[in-house]
Amino acid sequence: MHDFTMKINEYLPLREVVFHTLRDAILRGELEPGEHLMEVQLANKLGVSRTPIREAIRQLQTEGLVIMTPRKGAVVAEITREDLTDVLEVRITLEKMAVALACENINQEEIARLKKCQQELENMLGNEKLTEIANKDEEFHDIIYEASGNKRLIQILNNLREQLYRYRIEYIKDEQKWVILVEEHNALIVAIENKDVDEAKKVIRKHIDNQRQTILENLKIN
Amino acid sequence: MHDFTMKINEYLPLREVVFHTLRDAILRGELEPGEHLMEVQLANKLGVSRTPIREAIRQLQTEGLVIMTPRKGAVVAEITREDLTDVLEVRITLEKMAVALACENINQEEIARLKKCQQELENMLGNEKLTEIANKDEEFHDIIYEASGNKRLIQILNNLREQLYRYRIEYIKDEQKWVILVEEHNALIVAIENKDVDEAKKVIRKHIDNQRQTILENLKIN
DNA sequence: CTAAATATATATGTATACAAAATACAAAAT
DNA sequence: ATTTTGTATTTTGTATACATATATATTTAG
Repeated sequence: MHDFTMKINEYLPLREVVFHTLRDAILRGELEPGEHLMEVQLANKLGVSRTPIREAIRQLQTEGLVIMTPRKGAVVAEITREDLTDVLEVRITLEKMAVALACENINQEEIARLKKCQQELENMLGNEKLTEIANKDEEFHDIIYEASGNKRLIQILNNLREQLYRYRIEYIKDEQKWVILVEEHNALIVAIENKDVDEAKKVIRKHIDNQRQTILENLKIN
Repeated sequence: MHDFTMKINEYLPLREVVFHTLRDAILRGELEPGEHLMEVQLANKLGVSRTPIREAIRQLQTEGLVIMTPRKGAVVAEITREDLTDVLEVRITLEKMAVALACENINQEEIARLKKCQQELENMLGNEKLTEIANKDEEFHDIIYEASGNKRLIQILNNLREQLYRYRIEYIKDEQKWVILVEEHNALIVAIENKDVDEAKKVIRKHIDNQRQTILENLKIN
């Protein structure tokens, strides 16, 4: 029998399409920090009306990617060193919370997924494009988020990651750091499997700290 | 000479006005969880067009107060016991982070504000309306947030508080708990002034835990 | 030549119109 | 009686028009 549920829900509101288009453009740097987002111009460029553009821009605002001023419009958010430090500081705190909860709540199926993901990540190093590796690394952390069981925590962590999206490649670029990354992930798996909360927190703190250092080093902003 | 800067920036976009109106209506319970928000109906009721209504509803969505489904519309979010537990859990983590940072970064002026605020709070107990007391209590915590110096942390904590707004009166109602509240606040001031991070974390955890217990007790939801 | 003033253009804010999908409901079929 | 199907109505999605504020260019006063 055929699967009729397959093509269901293929619909995406234009505002969503526009949102993702603009978001990607910002993260790729095609729309530069400080650049003015003009509704009519974008509408013409994307072949839609102003309405979905406006709604997409508002969504971008809540993600922190653009700054809106009433009657002046929206500009691509400048990310300052201070902003990034703040975000990363909060992220460390919440990642520690996530692994602590994961130690308590993770099940066998999730542990298996974690190991499988880690194995795939190791196999990709040197063979795949950096973005693919970065995606796999994010997947690894996603599994831990999910295992925490706290939906609000997951939501906030996903949003924080969004802010760092522009820099996620940077810390994968350096091949010398791959071995450290792999080691830290493995240490994390062991700690979580043993329900060793303190160890897990220690490892994740180190892990994110490394990323922080790399991101801040590669930052060409004030 | 007259103050011409006074009436400057009096302008609020309609979407902001509508947003606050709808938000209050939800928090007051006039718009009940599960209730469908219909654009034309709200537009007629508030005497504006659909455009600002739509934009306000989207803002409410990002605050977690409504749930939107494409082509179906928006409903007031049901707050489940699980949601609340999740929010409060995250809040404890972030409040601990806030007091820890406050211990490091707070200055004399802020400590003075904290003490003044606490004094005002004590004077209000029994004399003022509960909402006024709740406001003053929020002000107390706001000073600590600010003293942390982490803007992202402040933003997230403010957003989490938003979610709990409906219940903030509950834990002020019980007069027997006032003495505990005052004690905890004072203990917090001492700990922060002494830069005693561990003690401050301990106190704030207890403080929020008490609120959590009261909120969950008073909860009439699943 | 500079700076204030004014006119012009451009952008956002808001309202409205039209299209398409979802829902409600009644009639028909089983 | 229950399900199905067709139709009317409601509702959201998107486009567009108009009003008003802001930015830009131009003119004019000093």
